[in-house]
Amino acid sequence: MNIAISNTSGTPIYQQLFEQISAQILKGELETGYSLPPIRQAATELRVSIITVKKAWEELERAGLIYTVTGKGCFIAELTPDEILQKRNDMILKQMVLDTAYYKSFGLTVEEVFELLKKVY
Amino acid sequence: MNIAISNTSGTPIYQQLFEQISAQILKGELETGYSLPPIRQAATELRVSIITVKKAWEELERAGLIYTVTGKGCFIAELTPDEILQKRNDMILKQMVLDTAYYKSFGLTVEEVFELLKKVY
DNA sequence: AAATTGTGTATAGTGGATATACACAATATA
DNA sequence: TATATTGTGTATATCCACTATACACAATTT
Repeated sequence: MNIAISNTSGTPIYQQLFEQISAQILKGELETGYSLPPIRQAATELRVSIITVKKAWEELERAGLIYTVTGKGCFIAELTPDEILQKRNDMILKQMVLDTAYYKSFGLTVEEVFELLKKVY
Repeated sequence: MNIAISNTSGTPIYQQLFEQISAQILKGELETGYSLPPIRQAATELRVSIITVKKAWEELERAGLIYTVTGKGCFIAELTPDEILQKRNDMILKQMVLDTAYYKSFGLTVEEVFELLKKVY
């Protein structure tokens, strides 16, 4: 559980949890089959509500990144490297469509976006 | 007033107004010195509250894109082409820092971002 | 003086996010 | 079997951003 919660970012806590754990899973930092902490324990550690943790876990399951077994716990989904790459790109692309809509609305060409991107990446 | 308001996007209305008008100004679609509609008229046309329009106009003024004169109205700021380009890049870069933070958290290299970007742009 | 426009304030409804608490279901373990 | 652990579901409540209506005030124009 290496999570950093920001109370000033405006991003809901449950989404912060979802994004950070997603990234960790898709970067292979959490072993497949390994279990996530119980929601109660996670809630206590992170000092947030159980509902908040539950919401994040639900999103992770909906994304196919974990699976839950009532009475046992939540476990990292067993994914092949190809599946991991696929899911990672899907998540990035989904967000990128929204991001680029903003750039396009200002009339930027893809070349201009590349130029600006180099400065901040 | 060529504005499209979405009630399902999750983006606050005042921000949608701000972004769309910002884009129009920075794309040169609104002549400098030309006046924006009075907030009451805009609110009626767009079927939103005066407060919502006011909020958007305030953000536009804070961004230096318009200036207001009590009793007269709100007018497009008179900017040089260089200033327009500068402000446009500032706005894009500000957003891009947030966008790329997300990409980075998934471990993507700048080359991978370019590859995915080409697909959606 | 009247109309127009921007500013400010008061009041209120709605919904999302968050939190606490409790009951129930499934699993593991002694 | 009994107990503990864990996930699920529900009820209740608080907080805050967003949005809306309404009214009073200030500055400008006509």
